[in-house]
Amino acid sequence: MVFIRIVYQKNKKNMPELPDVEVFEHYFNYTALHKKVEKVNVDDDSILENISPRSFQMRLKDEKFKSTSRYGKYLFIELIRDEILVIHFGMTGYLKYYKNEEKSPEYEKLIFNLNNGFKLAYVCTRKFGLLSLIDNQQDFIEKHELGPDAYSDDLNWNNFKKIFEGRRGSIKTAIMNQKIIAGIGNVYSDEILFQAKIYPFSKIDILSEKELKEIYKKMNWVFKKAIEPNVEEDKFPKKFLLSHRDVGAKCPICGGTIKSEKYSGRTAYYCEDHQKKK
DNA sequence: AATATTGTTCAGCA
DNA sequence: GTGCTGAACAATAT
Repeated sequence: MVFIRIVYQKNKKNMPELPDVEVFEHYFNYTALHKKVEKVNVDDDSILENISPRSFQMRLKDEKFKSTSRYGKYLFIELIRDEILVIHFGMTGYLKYYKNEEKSPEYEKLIFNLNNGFKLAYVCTRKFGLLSLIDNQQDFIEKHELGPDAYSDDLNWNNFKKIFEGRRGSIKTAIMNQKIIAGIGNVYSDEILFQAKIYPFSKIDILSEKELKEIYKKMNWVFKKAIEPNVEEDKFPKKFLLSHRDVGAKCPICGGTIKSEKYSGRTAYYCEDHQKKK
């Protein structure tokens, strides 16, 4: 058996959005999946949602990780005794699997001690992430009113188009809204619109069907190209905006200049030359 | 030392 | 009710 190791490279500009969570899922599957939990250390209880550290530890003890799935920016891990572990990575969260004798990572908040001499740590410098135990994944998605997952076979072009019918806001705000479509954050919304050559604050109702379709196509392309190299930035396509997300940087598509604009506390980066205001 | 950073949630407004 | 905007929140790096 070949042991495939997926190393998640934590890089500054890469916040945990859909592609990152997808890679966390792969990482989890190659490391902790099917292992038994001997003990859980909760080193910071503020990342637990709706459950006490004590109860979390008791319910996880002697559990086994059965299967995983991702929806939007959430990772779901099914346990053998019917409960589901939910993980959200906030803006700085990630997973680290390492041998017992190795040093725990800095800002580690919670550790699963496994029965094979390894540990799986949930690391989160800023405490925006969360872990919880739930009974039903569908109920969780409905409770959080999440829109369709952005990178799923169910979201075909027709469904995508319907999501935006009758909406008035700007396109960037809409695709970042988890209730409209789940999985896209600030960085990847910029990336998708950059590739689709659309000005981020274009109002949805002025976009043509052709432009919307371009957004749909580029969205899938961007996710594919980010996930394939395990979101390692230096293996991204050369024309990705992600490594050039700085004011005054040179646009990797047209050679134009990268600008930024603040909107509702978020900073959008775009190329003023090939993402023209309409 | 002040500022920028993020996803989610929620109050307030049209 | 509905959809949208903007602010608050936490904690850190720079």
